[in-house]
Amino acid sequence: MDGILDAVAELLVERGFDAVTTDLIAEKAGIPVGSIYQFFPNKFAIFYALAIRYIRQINAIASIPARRESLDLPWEQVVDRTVDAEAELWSNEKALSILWAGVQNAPELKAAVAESDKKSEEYLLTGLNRILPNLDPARRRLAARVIVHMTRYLLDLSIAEPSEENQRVVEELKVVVKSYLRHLMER
Amino acid sequence: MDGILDAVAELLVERGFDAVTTDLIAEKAGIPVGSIYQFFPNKFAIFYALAIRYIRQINAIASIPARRESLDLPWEQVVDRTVDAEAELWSNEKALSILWAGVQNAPELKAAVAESDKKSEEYLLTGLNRILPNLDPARRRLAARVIVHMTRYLLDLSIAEPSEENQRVVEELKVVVKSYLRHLMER
Amino acid sequence: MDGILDAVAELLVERGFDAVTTDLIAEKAGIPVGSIYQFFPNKFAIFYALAIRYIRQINAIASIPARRESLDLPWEQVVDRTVDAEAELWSNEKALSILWAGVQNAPELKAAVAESDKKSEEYLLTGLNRILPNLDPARRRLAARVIVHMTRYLLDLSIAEPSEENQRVVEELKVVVKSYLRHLMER
Amino acid sequence: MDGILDAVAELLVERGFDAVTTDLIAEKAGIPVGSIYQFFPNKFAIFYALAIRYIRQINAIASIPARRESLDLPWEQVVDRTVDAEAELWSNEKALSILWAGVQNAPELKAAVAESDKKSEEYLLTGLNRILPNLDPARRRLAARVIVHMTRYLLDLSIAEPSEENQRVVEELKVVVKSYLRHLMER
DNA sequence: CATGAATGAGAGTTCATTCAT
DNA sequence: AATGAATGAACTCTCATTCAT
Repeated sequence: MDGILDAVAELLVERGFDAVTTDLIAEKAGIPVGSIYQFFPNKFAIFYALAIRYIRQINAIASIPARRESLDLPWEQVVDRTVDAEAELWSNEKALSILWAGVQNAPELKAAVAESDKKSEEYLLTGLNRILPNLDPARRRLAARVIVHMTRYLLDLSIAEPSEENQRVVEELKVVVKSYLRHLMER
Repeated sequence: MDGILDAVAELLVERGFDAVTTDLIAEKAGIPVGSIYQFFPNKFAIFYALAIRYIRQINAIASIPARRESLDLPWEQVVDRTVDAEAELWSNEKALSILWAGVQNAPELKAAVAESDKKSEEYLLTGLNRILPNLDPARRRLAARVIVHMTRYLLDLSIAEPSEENQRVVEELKVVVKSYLRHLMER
Repeated sequence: MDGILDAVAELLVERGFDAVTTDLIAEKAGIPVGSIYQFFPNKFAIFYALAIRYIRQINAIASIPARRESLDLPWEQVVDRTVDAEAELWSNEKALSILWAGVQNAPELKAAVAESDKKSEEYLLTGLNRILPNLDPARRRLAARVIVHMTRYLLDLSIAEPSEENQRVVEELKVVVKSYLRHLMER
Repeated sequence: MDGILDAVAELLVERGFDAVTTDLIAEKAGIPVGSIYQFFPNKFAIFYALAIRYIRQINAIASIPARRESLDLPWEQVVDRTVDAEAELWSNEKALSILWAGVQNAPELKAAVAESDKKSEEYLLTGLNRILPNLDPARRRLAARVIVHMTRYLLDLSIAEPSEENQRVVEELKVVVKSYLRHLMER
């Protein structure tokens, strides 16, 4: 079952979203087509499962600001770690951006992504509560939302090869986030 | 010809990328299928033409910071106007984000979008030259790149209904951009 | 009208039978598509008219053995002249073999070709009457038929470039015809 | 797979080359359209495979003059047997001439037919070596070529019903070939 | 359970012919 | 009479899903 998801991820990168047929998946996974339907009710369910697998990884990264171990670190370092981790994920998993774009019009998956975003926001909020205790709670929530979405724009860049140029963009993103948070602290 | 593009834009929103068939386009546009091929060599060319139409609108917005009339305005106001204009476009044109995602695997279109991004960066750079004259040119270029991409993440939000909540996100984005620019000025 | 037929003949050679569309014919002939239908009721009629034009040329060649002027020549020379003339036609008019093959399944044209063949046989028979006066009339008719069909096999060869090799085949064909006729004389 | 070829051969005769659609093939063969593509990559490949099947039969007939058993027979009888066998093939397989004409514009198939012709010439040459040992080798090769092509003109006749008249033409063809060979022997 | 050949609806595209201008 | 955009039936080919083995 995980072999099927691996096969799909590889095919996504090698051939593109539309070229991923069930026959190709079966061949890459080394199983007969029929067997796919033992694990998944239909083709979309495979993409969905792969998306969920990625969402789990994203959630793990998003949880960094909320972890106990982050309490001992200066907040700037927490920002760096989180952004670096997410940047690494998107640039390692090229299938991620292809999948995200390809299933654009799947309401079921949209909901799952939205839910994951919410969770990421919650995690970040936990961190913000600590460094922005005096900010209006609604504003704090908004800040979390904006930072989470902003960070995710890395998606577009990760499609390109992980170049020195892109690394510099990641560094600059950290500057953006930190200058924004400092701005909020000063109020 | 423009009627065909309008039909595609509507279908994209109503039915999603994969459901846009040539028969459906023809029906929506009120013409026979064959007539589509008088204007476009194949189905992809229609999506491409629609993308170019959107790119033209994006370029028009991106040019705001480089316009002569912006010289007389405080830079904060230029940021506001540019972000507001782009936010309006993405939230009015729901087809835009669906199209952008749907043609992910089309190298030809990828190139067109990348070129448009470059142009947006150039426009913004013209504005940055004025307010960040002492910054290292390479860093200035990087800042332009990051701001352009960051702003474009509005794409994701625009899919959702244009709600009060989303409007608040747009306002906060302006804050992010401005605090980032102020940070660069202080160096 | 003749311009249309010329256009078709050229297209046949340049692009092949299936690629000859009415739009292409119009373009090559320098007239609007609609005008084609002033001269011809449908596309097939164009091919038919071109075929008739070729048939006329074939008939002219086939008439050589029946012409008054051939009476003064030794029969061997008449054979040479006739075969040479037909060989020249097929090798100059490449469209001929393509057209002949392409309209294979058109009963109307089949009949026209069969009628032309009959005429060619009649012409040849006139010549044979002179040199084979003692042969059974039915056999004479058969000989005419075989020689006419045999000569037409040059069609296949003429598709190839008019090479030295092909010229040698033409020469040998004359030998075949003459040795056959001599055989009939000896009986 | 052979059922598909049989279906095509029947359709070729019943409806003509252009009317052979994939839907019709499937219906005649009693299988769904999709199944055709399990055996053949595209429609042309079906025609090609059928052509190859016929070419094999032609090659088998063409090999007669080169077979060991033909050594014991008077050469006239070898001519008779070969011509009769090929005449039988063309008159039994009406699809053959339609196919040969219909794929005129397919270079791949042209090459296959040309190769088969070459092979036929080689076989015949083996026989000619025996009965025309003193003839210039180049001339012998030319004779083989002419006889092979000449015999193939039976194609035209096979389209017509196998009548008594056509049988008489076949008999006369043998006379032509034999008188030509005798002529070459006498030199 | 495991297999992979079978299925056929539906996709994109073409083009001879028409007819309003 | 001249034009060429409009028409839509018909073509080839694909592929998610099923089910007899």
